Amino acid sequence: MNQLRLRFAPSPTGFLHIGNLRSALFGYFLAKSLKGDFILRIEDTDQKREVEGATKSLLDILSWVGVKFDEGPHIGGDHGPYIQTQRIDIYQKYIKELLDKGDAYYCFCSSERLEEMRKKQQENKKAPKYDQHCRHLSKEDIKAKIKNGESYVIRQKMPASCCIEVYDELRGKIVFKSEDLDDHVLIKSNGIPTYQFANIVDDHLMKITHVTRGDEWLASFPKNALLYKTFGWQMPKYIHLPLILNKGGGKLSKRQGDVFVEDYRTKGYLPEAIVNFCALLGWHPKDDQEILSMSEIIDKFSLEGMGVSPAVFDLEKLDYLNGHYIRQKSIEDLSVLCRPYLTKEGLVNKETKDSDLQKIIEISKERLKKIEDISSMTHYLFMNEIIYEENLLVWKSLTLEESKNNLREIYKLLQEIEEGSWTKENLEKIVFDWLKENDKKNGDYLWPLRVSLSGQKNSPNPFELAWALGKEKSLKRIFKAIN
RNA sequence: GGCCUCUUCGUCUAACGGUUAGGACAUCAGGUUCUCAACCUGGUAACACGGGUUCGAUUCCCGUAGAGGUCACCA
Repeated sequence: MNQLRLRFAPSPTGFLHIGNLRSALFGYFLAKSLKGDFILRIEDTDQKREVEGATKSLLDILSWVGVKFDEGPHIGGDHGPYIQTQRIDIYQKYIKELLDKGDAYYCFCSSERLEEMRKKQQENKKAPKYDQHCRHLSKEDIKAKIKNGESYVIRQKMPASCCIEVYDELRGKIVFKSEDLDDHVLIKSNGIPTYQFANIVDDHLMKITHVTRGDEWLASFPKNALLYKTFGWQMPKYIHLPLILNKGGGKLSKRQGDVFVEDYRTKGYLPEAIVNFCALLGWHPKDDQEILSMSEIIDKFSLEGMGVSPAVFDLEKLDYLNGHYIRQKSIEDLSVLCRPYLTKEGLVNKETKDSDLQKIIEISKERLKKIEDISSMTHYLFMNEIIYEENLLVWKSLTLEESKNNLREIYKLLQEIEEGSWTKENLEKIVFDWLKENDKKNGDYLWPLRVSLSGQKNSPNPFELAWALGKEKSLKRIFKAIN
C-alpha cells in the first residue's frame, strides 16, 4: 500500500461538470506524480438531488479521459465501503463521540423558525447565522424532546472567541475568527450526515494525505479544521484549486455554454485535448512545453507549478489543442471516430466502404477542430449532386465562358488518365506539367476545377478532391459544370 | 452586507529585488506552386491604482479599487 493517498469525491447528481473534472484531474496528477494512490468515493448524502445512473456515467467519463483509480466502489479496496450512504453506522459512532465531548449538540429548531430568524438577520443587515437557540438545552430537555418524537439535527459547536489558523498548500496561512463561523449541521434530521461531517470522517478513515478540492470550500475550511482538532486527528494537507470561470468572468454555468464533459465528448473533443487543456488551467510546466500527454503531465507535475487565481475557460485554446490532437491521429482511428457523426447526418451508411471514407477524412483532417465538424466539412463529397452559384466557377479576371472553356480542356486531360493512376500525386503532376507546357496560369484552371468538384468557396485542393471522389464522379461533376 | 481569496498582454500563464517583462492561444502581416486549412517567419499587445521598505521594485509590506467565492437539514 502506498503512503500517499488522494481522493476524488463527487456527488452523483448528474453529469460530470468541467470544474469537477479539473478537480479530479489535478488530484490524479498530484497523486500519480507523488507515486500515491487515487481513490474514488461517492458522496451521496443528499438523496434529494441524487440522479439515477450518475455514478455509472461518472465512472464512464472519468475512464474515458484516462483517470484510473486504485480504490473505489467499482473495484473495492481496504478502506471501504466507498459509498457514503453505506457508511451511516460509522458516522453514528463518531457523532456520538462529538456529542459526548460536548463539541456538538442537538437542535430541535423548525425550518420555519430558522427561516424567520435568517429573514430578520438580513433585515438588520447581519450575516445569516444560527442563533444557537438549542445550544444550552439541558440534558433532561433533550431527552424529553427526543422521547416525544421531535425531529432534530446535530450541530457543530463553534468555540466562543478565538482565531482559527488553517494552512492551504497554495495560499499559506489563513486566519478566521470563530465568531464568524456558523454552528452548522453535521447530521440531518433523517440521520444522514452532511458533507461537512461525512467528508472529514471519511478522509480520516480512508487515510487521505492530500485533499484537493475546489476553492468554493475555502470558507468551510476552518470548520473542517476544528473537527480534526476535536477528534484529535492529524489533518491532511489541503490544496484548494482556483475556480474555473466563464468567458464573462462568473462561475462556470450552464447558461453560458457547455459545462458537462459529456457535452464536449458528444461534440467530438478528444480526451487528450481535454486533459491537456485542463492541466494548463492553473498549472504550468517549468519548461514551457504546452503540448503534453497525460504521462508527461504526471511526470512534470508539482505543486510549485500551480497558480491561485481563477482561470477563464477559453474555448479557442481547447479548439486549437483538439485540432492538434486530431491531426496526430491515424486515418484509421479517425475514420472510426468520424463514422458515427456522418451516419447520424445520413451521409454514410453500413455499405460505405472504409477505403472511401478514409480518403475523404484524409483530405479534411487538418481542417477539423472537433470530430463533429466532419459532416459540415465534407457533406458535398458524399452527395450525388452539388448545387452552387454558377459564378463561383469564375476566377478573378476570367469570364464565365473562359472559365468553362478552361474546364473543358482540363476535362479532356483528366479523361485520359487511367483509373489505376488516379492518385493525388499523379493528378497533381499531370495537371501541373500540362499547365507548364502550355504556359497557363494556375489559378485560371485550378480554381474552376476545384469549384466544379466541390461547389465550395473553400475546400481541399482539386487534386485531393478528385482523388477522393474517384474518376467517374469527378468527371461527372466537371461535365456538369461545363454545361 | 459580513467573512475569505484573487489581481502580469483579449485569454491561459513565466518571472521568485536588478530581464529589451518570456511562452502558448487568439489577432495582424508576410511566406507557403488556386481557395480555405495546416505549416513556417515576423509584428501588435500586460505588471489594477496609491503609498511605503530598498541603491533599486512586477516581485516585500500597508491601503484603495475591482473580480470571485461563501454565508442551506446541497455538495
